[in-house]
Amino acid sequence: MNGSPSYTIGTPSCAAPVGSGVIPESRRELSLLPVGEPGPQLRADAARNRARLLEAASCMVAEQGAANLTMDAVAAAANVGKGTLFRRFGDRTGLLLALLDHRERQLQAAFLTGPPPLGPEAPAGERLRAFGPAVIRHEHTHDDLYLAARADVTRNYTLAPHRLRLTHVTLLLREAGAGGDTELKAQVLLSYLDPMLVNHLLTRRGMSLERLEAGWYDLVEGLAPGARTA
Amino acid sequence: MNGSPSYTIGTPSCAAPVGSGVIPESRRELSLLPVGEPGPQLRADAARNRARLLEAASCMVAEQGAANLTMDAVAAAANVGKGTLFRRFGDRTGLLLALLDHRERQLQAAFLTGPPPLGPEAPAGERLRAFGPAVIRHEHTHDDLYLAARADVTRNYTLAPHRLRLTHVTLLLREAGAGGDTELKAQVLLSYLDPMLVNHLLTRRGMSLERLEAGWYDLVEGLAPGARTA
DNA sequence: CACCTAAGCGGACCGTGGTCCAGTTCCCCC
DNA sequence: GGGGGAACTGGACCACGGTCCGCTTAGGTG
Repeated sequence: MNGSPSYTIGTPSCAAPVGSGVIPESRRELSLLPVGEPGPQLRADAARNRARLLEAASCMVAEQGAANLTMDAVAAAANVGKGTLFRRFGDRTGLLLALLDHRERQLQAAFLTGPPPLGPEAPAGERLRAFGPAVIRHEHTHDDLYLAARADVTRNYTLAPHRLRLTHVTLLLREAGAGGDTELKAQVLLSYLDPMLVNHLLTRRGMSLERLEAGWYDLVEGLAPGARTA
Repeated sequence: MNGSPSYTIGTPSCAAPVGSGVIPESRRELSLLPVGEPGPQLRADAARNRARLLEAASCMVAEQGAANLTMDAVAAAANVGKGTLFRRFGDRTGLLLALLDHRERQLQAAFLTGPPPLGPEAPAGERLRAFGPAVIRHEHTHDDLYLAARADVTRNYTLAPHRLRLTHVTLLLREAGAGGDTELKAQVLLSYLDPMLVNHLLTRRGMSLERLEAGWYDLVEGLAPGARTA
């Protein structure tokens, strides 16, 4: 409560929960790769600063919630100039997305290469059914970050993770024998998994996870009848 | 290009396309009424200023797009203090929503009391089918405003228009004989009509209105089989 | 090892959304 | 008609996101 204007988080104690894999800046989101692959590797100092920024940001999110994260504070806590922060991540949303990235990768690994019923060894219908609950629970555990990143609404549908989910679901639908406009059906299914919607239904409306999951199974059955047995 | 800092829109020529019906400020969005009813009427000068602000804002949106609307400019153009503007509408999103309000009312009138197949004289299945295209086209014609207002993601689901649509669709679903979790099904249907999604599919993905409408019919058929004939 | 250049860096600066509070205006009640 | 108090007004003020541009440094080249 003294006169000093900005709060300092001097070398916070929490460990950096973010891999040091090099993720590129702003516009690389358009990549088609699973999430956003390294690209041209950064100069040594740039990489170091990037890691520091991510660590600081991650720590501050854990402490005060994603909504209260300010760019100034992150830059200050990482002992790095604001310009550097913006150069690396483009904007606030970019930073949040970078924080989300490694968690996103875990989910992607689960449904691309993991064990059944999510992974490729299960029949398409089963995988489709399992996909919804997996995403719902994933988003539920990271919801403040998803919500904060979602603030930039215009970016949602062009993001790599979304596009990956879209093709994944579209393929599963076809494989499961769903007819009609499978791409649009996939969009519907993904809309049901929108972090905002999930959060609203769980938190604001007080619905249970089980109810949401049952809703997903209903939806799958409606859009791809008999998929379970395909 | 001279030194004067802020652009002045001195008494713009376009007519005010917004009814002078008194709409309350920020928090009244929680109302359950069709949109957001008058409530306690404003003091004479407040009402006058409100109208001036709406007229100025509406005009500026028409001229330079909703995305470029700044609160300072609106207040200046209406010859009103910034504090007044914020007191009346709460925040930028509130102002945008107020602009959207009367257009929203038109749509609501169409599906609550209008002629078939949207209005109450048609069978539920028909109304449900007709609802989607009506909303899609409505949103498409006002999309920049919807997109700008949508920037505040956290508010979407608690807004009166959304809640009205939700109960409307839920009732139609039940009436049409859809079983299961009708409320959740209604949420799915409404998700499909999200302005962001509609805009993305139409603009970015280049889908046609017809395709989106066909997708809606598919969806209705999947969630309420045989509704058409109910 | 010295140089050169492109990449990286940082913090002053700006515009905008949003807050605050002292002064003013309206309207109800006497 | 006049007095009292609540509601409204307005613009100075603040915080935050984002930009800009001159300086620094990494790291390749002869």
